[in-house]
Amino acid sequence: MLRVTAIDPSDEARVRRADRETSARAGDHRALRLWLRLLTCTQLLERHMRNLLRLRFGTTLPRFDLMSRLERYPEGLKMKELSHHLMVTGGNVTGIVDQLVRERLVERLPEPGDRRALRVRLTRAGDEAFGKMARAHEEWIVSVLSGLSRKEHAELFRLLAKVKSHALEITERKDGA
Amino acid sequence: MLRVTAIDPSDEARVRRADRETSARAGDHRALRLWLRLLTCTQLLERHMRNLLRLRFGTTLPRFDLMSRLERYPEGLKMKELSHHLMVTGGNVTGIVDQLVRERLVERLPEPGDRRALRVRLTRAGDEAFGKMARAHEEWIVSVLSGLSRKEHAELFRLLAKVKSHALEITERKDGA
DNA sequence: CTTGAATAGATTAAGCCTAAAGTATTGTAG
DNA sequence: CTACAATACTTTAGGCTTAATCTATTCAAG
Repeated sequence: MLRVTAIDPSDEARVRRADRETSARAGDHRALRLWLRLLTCTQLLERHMRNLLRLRFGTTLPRFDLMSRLERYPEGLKMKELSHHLMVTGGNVTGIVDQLVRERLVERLPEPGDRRALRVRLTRAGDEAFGKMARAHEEWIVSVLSGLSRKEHAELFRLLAKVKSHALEITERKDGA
Repeated sequence: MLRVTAIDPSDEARVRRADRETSARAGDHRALRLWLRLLTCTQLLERHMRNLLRLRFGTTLPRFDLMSRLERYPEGLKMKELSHHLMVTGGNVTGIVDQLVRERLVERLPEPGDRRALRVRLTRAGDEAFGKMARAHEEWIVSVLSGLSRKEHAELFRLLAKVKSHALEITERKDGA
């Protein structure tokens, strides 16, 4: 494990369980500590998923997310819709779709009636590949969240919904101004 | 296996408030929905912080995080310790420190007794700049999380602690294997 | 002391992501 | 019809992040 050549004795304990939030000082505001814990949790889980997707399927989380979204729309989605769903910029979607097209997992189709737009959808190969990944992915998620009881799951879900809706209000307010 | 129910009328509403999780199908496992909500919340808050840091201070979240960590250690931290604290790779820390050094906000000092190591710490200018940003940052966080009561804050904090510790167990188990 | 493993950092290649600017198309107002 | 704004997408430049690889130094065993 980690060795610290101990400059200051308290460093040893701090570093042992090192992440962004454990060592927040007592004086820090509780909202700040909550935010740091939220960030740490998400990063931990996200990294776990990224590693598993890379090791087991040789893919990445963004590609998986994009395919996951397309899987729900057999008729495909326009680039614009995709970027909205995934909450990323259009340029980003362009790049990821480019790769998936190269790998023959998705295809770009012309949008009838609007020559500006393109419709993206899974190919048959893409759909099959995604099916395998999705089953494994769900198992991983269930496993990594299995430390909570069903009741705690529900409570956490509820609280995050509140965080989300309040955050949406605030960010939209500022964006609009 | 295209098991997606064809376009149903609720699709329209789904797209209107688009993000990764709102439109999760009823059949999806609750763990999956919880994970997607967690991800959405964090992304929402993180994006908000990134935007504010960029607009108000012309800086980025990673730079802020790094300075935030250094601010707690006036004697500085070794690169290795920094990367552990921030939960990122060493190469990443190298790059961010390079920039902050160029901007005269942090400095690299030789580590007495180990010529491999470097100690990084805030310059006086860095410390002052960070102080201004930190005060604003805390206000933003308090504001964006103000939708929850104090009791809900505590409960969310507790639940996330459980998620975190369970995730640490699992990821460390797999990493060690 | 010498050798070889381990450690601290830096570098590289590749992917993700954004904001801003560019291209082509559509819609609309006169 | 023309001009202009809006829309859909792509491109570009730059920053973040990783895994893998490299260099220099330290440590540990003989």
